[in-house]
Amino acid sequence: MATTPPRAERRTDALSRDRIVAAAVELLDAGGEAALTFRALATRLATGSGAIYWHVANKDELLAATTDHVIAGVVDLRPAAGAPAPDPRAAIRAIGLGLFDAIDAHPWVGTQLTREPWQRAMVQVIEGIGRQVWALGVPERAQFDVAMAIGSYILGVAGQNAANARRVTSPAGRTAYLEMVAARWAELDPAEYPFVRQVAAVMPAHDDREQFLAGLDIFLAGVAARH
Amino acid sequence: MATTPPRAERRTDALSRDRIVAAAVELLDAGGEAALTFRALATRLATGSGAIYWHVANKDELLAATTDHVIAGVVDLRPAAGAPAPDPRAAIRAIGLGLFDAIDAHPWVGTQLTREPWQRAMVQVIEGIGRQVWALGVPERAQFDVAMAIGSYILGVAGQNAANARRVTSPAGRTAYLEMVAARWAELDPAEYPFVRQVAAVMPAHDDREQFLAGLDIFLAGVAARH
DNA sequence: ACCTGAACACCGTTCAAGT
DNA sequence: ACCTGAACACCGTTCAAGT
Repeated sequence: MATTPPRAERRTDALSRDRIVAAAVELLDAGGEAALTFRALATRLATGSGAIYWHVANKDELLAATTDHVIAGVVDLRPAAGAPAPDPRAAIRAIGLGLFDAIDAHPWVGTQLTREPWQRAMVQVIEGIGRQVWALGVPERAQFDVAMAIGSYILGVAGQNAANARRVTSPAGRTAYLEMVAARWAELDPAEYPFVRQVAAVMPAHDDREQFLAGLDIFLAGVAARH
Repeated sequence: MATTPPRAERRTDALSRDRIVAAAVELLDAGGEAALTFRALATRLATGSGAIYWHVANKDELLAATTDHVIAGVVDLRPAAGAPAPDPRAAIRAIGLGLFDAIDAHPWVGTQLTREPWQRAMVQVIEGIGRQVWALGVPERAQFDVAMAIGSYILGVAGQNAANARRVTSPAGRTAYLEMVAARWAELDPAEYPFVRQVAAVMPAHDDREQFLAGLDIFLAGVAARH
């Protein structure tokens, strides 16, 4: 006698970890960290809030999963097979810019990246950079330090830029905000803040992306000088 | 014999912003971000939760104030009057190590630093570093970029290290945790994670502080090479 | 002015009960 | 197995009422 097969068919709109993560990313993009609640998520997925816990352990895991989802779409660990990158420095700049732009588009990622240690997203960043550090000819015992340093720099800028991106959305709003900050800097005590006061004049005009790249280039120059 | 006060639980001091911030730092140090609630704070200060709002606008402002309080104790903006630092590189290392140690001791600071853009704490870091960048002889138009880059690196390491420090408290626990992470790395797909797999062997033995300094030195070498 | 603490409008998470 | 949604134990914040 034939055994009755288990009910393999599912509702086309069945809940899944992937659908939950995708919906969570949409909520985070639309309204920031505060907009991601299990109730809002359940409403958007037309289910009960408890159902989400069948696919995801808790909110921390959900946030880690959304972060990994965004980063995985940026750091491509499967480059053109065999052929090594022609220019490791250009490859590192590309990874950095990809992460910068991704975190600018999804500011909540900037904070999430430093919540869980050795998170999957962080490992992907280190892998992507580490290969290029390898290609740069850095001696083996220094490779870990160099890759971590570049990764930390990128995540540091990302976190700071995310704070800015959360605060202002339009380019006009950005200019107005930076001018307000610069005006505040210009009023600081000259004895205590000589450098910041001087920098206040050029700060509103600076381009975050250019500044990020400038710092990355300094770093790469240091790697070239020391190894 | 003196009579005891009628209400023993009543606090003797008046509430103040400073006392609130100090108590908040204690709660954060003892139990992390989750331990800081207005109810817990009110209990510790022997007052009602609403009283805190007379001195502090909301929780975001309170968190910014606690972060500023810790950072202000680390970055000294009033060095020996007149005499410039004999070695700007050593001064930058000292600032970096001071921040590294402070954030290791108060891990919650690591995340808070990237929540508010151009926060007072961030401005203090930029000022402390910027003066030394000045002393290094970096041309004026590059000074802002260089100071921001070093600051971003320091805050990036801080955030990552804070995540680690939150996770493990004892040195033994740290070793066990790193070995667990390294074992997970060693099991990654060799085609997708060749670098991380190779690095897994040396990762558990690395010293976070040394690695931080190594990265900072690469950065300083880059500044020397380019300016 | 400064403080009190109950009340309000939320949370994340659990779990008996359903399919 | 997967889902529902009420219930629980919390939150941050407000505000009429007190000193």
